[in-house]
Parts: sequence; structure tokens; C-alpha cells
Amino acid sequence: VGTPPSQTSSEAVDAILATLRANGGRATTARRQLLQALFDSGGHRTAEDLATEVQASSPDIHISTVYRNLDEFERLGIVFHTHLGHGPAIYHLSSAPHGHLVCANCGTAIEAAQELFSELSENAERRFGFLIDPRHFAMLGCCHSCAG
Amino acid sequence: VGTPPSQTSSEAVDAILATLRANGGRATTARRQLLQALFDSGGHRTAEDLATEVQASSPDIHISTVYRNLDEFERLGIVFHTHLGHGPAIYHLSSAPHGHLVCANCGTAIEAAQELFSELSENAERRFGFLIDPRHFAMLGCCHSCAG
DNA sequence: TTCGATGCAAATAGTTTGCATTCTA
DNA sequence: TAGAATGCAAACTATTTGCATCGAA
Repeated sequence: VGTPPSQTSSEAVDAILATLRANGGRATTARRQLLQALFDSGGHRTAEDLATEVQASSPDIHISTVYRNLDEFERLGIVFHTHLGHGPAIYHLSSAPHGHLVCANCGTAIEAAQELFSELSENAERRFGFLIDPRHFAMLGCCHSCAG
Repeated sequence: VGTPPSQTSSEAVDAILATLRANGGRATTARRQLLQALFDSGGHRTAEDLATEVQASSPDIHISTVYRNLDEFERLGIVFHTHLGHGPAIYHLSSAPHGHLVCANCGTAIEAAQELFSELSENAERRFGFLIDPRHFAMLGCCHSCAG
């Protein structure tokens, strides 16, 4: 489910909906709006954030529909969810894979490209035969300004 | 709150209770039993596991008491909690700091010493001034046997 | 015109909180 | 005997599910 940079977000939404149809799914208003919200807000949004956003234009779209669609999109590899700490999961498009560094003190989240984790991945594979996926977790710690 | 290897677990429990008293806290049955359960089971237990364990000898100890005491112990640096994935947090004594590698497929958790993360920590500090604490998070991925 | 998707309400899991009571120091 | 800790019930947050209805293909 690639998203060539030349596409507008609405073209990208249409492309995803076409993929959905091809998989026996249906292109509904809720899905179109949710995808548009994901493209528009490009970042760390909770299911509730996204629900609020789509409800601005379609007030009847229920949060359970948002959850169901986010799950479905995730199953298809279109979105990803991460836990930045306690509290709600955050969702984003999976087009730009990255990990997160979250300050335990102030909550600031830094996006970190996968290659930051490459040595760790090599270590884990060599020692344990374990293949790390740095996208799923947030890494806690202390950010520059909180460390003072 | 060091725990010299020569101590028995019950001596270690007494030492922690003494620390608690020194901090204006009180040495209650619930706390003694909870600490003993933490020492006995040396590893990844949920609050509910620990409650069940202490309830074997003291059926009236409530899960909310367990949560309150785990929080208190954590504030004092005696225990640590981690999230291995969705579902309940797991608690352990903080004496042996380690991170976790959790298989997204089968759920197996590998304990990994902090030094596995040393290059990642250096990278994060150099690039973002971010000080990683690898204990708080679990690292998802795929274990040796699931990778096949 | 079928069956996938939705809205709603209710259930669920994990954890936290308010408050009267108990027990440690 | 003061006030820390407890037991209990109820609240709370994030998420999931059952079911009747709606709507896309």
C-alpha cells in the first residue's frame, strides 16, 4: 500500500479505499473521513482525537466505528498503533516507520527513524535470535530539557 | 535499598519494612506478604497474580491494597513495573535492572541486561540529548522459534 | 438484494479513588 | 491515640462486543 509522494492526500485515500474494495470491503463515509483525518493530521492521534475530527463533519460516526476501522486498517498494513506510555494508544499511517522516545517527565515524544535501533537489533538477533520491531513500543527516558 | 546476596528473602523483607518505617510508613501484614510474594516468585507477576498469592494466606488482602502498595514500593525504588504488551502491567523487584524482548507472536518474554541497549542509549543521547531507560518498556518483535 | 459496515448500548479489563474502619507506631 | 493503611464499593479509562439496522456493490 505505497503512497507515492506525488499523490494528493485525497488521491491516497481513494487508492486505499480501492484496496479495501479489492479485499471484499466497502468504501464508506466513515472510512473515507477517518483516512482523510489520518492524512490531514499526520501524526500521533488517539482514537478519540480521530473520532472528534471526523465528527466535525459527520457527527454520527461512533467511536466504536473508529476503533473497528483502525483495527481493519492496521490488519491491512495501512496504519500502525503505538503506546507512548499509559493512556490511549496513538495511531498513525504506517508509511513512515519510526520508533518513539518518550520523556517520562514531560511526555514529549520524539520520532526516531528505525536506523537508530539498528545496533540494538543486531545485538538482539545475535544473542537471542530475536528480531526487534522498534515501531511497536515507545522507549521511555528523559528528554534533553528535562535532563537540564 | 540494596539487597546483599547473603541476605535471606525474609531478612530482605524486614530490611525493606525498616526503610518504610524510616520514611514514615508502617509495616503491615499486607506489605510483608506482598514483599515476600515478590521475593518468592522472582519475576514477572501481575498485580492480580500477587494478590492471589498473598490471599492464599491472608484472604482479606484486597487487590486495591496490592496496587496501592506496589505504587508505594515503586515510589521508593523497591519494585518496577513494565508493560510487556496489551494487558496488565507486570511487577518485579528492581534489584536486577533489565529490559524485555517480547514476541508479538507467542508472547514469550526474554529478559535482557541493560548493556544490550548501550549503543542505542549512546545514539539517542548523541542525537537527541535523550537519556533512555530501557527498563520501562518492552521491545516487541519476533522470537527465534517463531521466526522459524 | 446480499452481506459488510454502522450506531448504540452494554460489557469488559485494568486500575484508581472515596470513605468509613482498622491497626501500627 | 493520631494518622497511616486497609477493605469495600464504586468510578474510571480505554477498548470491545452483540445486535438490530443501514447502505454499498
